[in-house]
Amino acid sequence: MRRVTVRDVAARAGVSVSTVSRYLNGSLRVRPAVAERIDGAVAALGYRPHPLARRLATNSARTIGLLVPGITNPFFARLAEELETSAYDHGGYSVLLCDTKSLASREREYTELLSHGLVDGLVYCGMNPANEALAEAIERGLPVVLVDEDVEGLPPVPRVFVENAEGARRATAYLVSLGHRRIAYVGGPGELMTARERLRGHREALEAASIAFDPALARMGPYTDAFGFDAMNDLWRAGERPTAVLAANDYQAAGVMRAARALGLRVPEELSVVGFDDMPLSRYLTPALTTVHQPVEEIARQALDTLLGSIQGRDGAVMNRVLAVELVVRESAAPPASGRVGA
Amino acid sequence: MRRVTVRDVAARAGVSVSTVSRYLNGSLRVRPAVAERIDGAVAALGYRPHPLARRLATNSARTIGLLVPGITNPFFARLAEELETSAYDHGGYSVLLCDTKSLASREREYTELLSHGLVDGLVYCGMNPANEALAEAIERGLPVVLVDEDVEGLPPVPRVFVENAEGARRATAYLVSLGHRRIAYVGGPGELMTARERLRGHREALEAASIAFDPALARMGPYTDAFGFDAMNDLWRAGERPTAVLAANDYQAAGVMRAARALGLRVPEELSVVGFDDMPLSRYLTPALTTVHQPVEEIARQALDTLLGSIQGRDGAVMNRVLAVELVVRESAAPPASGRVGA
DNA sequence: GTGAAAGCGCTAACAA
DNA sequence: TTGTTAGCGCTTTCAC
Repeated sequence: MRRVTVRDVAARAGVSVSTVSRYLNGSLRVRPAVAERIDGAVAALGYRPHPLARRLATNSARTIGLLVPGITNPFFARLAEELETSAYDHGGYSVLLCDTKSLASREREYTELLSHGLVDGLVYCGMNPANEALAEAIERGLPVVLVDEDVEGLPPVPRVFVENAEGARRATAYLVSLGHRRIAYVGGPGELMTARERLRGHREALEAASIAFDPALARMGPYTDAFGFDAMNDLWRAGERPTAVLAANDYQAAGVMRAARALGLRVPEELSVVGFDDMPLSRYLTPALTTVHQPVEEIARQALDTLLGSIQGRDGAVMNRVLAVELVVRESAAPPASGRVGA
Repeated sequence: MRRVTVRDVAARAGVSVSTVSRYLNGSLRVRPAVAERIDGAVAALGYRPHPLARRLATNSARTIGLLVPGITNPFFARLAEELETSAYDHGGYSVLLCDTKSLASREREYTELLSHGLVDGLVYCGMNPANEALAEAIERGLPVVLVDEDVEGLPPVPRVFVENAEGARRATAYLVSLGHRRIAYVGGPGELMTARERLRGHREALEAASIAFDPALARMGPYTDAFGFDAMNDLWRAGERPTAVLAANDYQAAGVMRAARALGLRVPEELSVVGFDDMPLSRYLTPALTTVHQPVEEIARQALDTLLGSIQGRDGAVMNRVLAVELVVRESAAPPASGRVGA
């Protein structure tokens, strides 16, 4: 069963292929009789334009790439969902999913693959500080927007981040306002900008409260439940007894809570815990996790707008968008058990 | 900056385009001198084949579509991750993500879009019992494999399901073995095969234990936390006091637990709760949820194998694979408070 | 082994 | 308006 092409439609409608093409693309008003004949032929033959052929001819893939460290991370899943919806609504763009498993090698390979016509643009959420292929791709003209995490050594490229430092600042300030002074910090890996920024915010908030930052109360590592668990146990074993801990990620916070429970600590009565990201998970924890909310929809919208802007050659994209975060107070933080702490 | 094409490479290497093409695709051994010249030209020019052009010429998109009701559902996120990995490893296939938001309209539109050459095959996870466009697409020859949920009125097409009934059977039998006899059931919407099958398994297990199925103890609705919450409250308000509830989905189970807590019921001491799916969530609930595990990796692997099989024209795909599930016992179920129940 | 040329199915520049 | 025709960049017969 051969494929039905414009040619067949044209033949049946008794017009030329270009007329069919233009009529179907709406770039032409034909007279009613012709229109009717074309419509008839299309229906009779069951004609459908071949997307690949169209894309090759127009030099537009009508697809954007979404590169993420892991689609099972709810943050990226939400981002994917929102992006996909927006893309679909903005002229029927499709989304090619690239899951790198946080591997630098995959990030490179995918960037390579995408950068030669497969997609019209790329929303890039890296988990590694560098990507040579990305720099090249951007130089060659691939529209790219960086989301969430920074990449070094790139030509100027629009970025959409959130107020990482401010989020940690607020979370810490909140803990301070509750009366905590021994606040432990479980943070992300130092190579990541988000991790560094959140740490910075934490330290600034401590400073503002005239509390000295104590390195012995801080642990840095991967954004995982397991690391949070280990970090908390480690803290305790080392004789560091914070009354509160701020985790730079909800998975880590969940791990901290799990460890606290294992250590016989009641949350929030004996230990306050605050997270970061506001994953769905945080609502299901007991007690429900107080955490810093990321405006995922907004991130997705801004990223897509910016990307579509540069794809369509619209210039003057805002280069750095920094979106506001919000502290969501739930149940995992309370005043320290020992009552107020002396100055 | 014009794009570098095979032509440019051929010219620079002093050979014809067909030689370059064949050499690059490995379908030809050229003599060393020529090979070297071509390699040199490719490197010097920074040539990269245009994927779309190649796809048009070979009539193969090297992409598979993944249609899911929602990528934020961890089950589908996991499926996407596994599928993407397998596809990437199996000859560098990419995956086009289609999130339908459980909308029948989106399912149709996406099917339409994909079925005309955009992808070589489709992994279809529908949430609606019918899809005309899908039937047509299959008829026209699009390789499709149905996963998780069935669709009616389709030509013969391979399916990968799990033992839904058996899972519910085991969960119920487990509850019975603990001593429960008043077991409520919170199930999925009746249009879905998974929902019907799970209910069937539940009923069969009750029957096997000589317990009459009591419709007053059952509630059917969407696979959401909110519905679980409402169903549990409703059950209680109606004066139905089960000692255990089996939910057909972990979200629902989470909602049931939330409602139980709100009603002042301790889980599992006063109410046992068992879920279905084994989402990551279930591990974070307090108490950790006993639930039926779905073998996601296995599902993804089977689906991809089957799909790639039909894409490559390999015939004789197994039409119906039914994968085994497993009851994961955690902490949310225990013997009923009232001790043993008379026969 | 290598080259010329004809597509893949569509769009768009140019002519009529 | 409509038709003719030359691409988009690649693969692949078919001859040499």
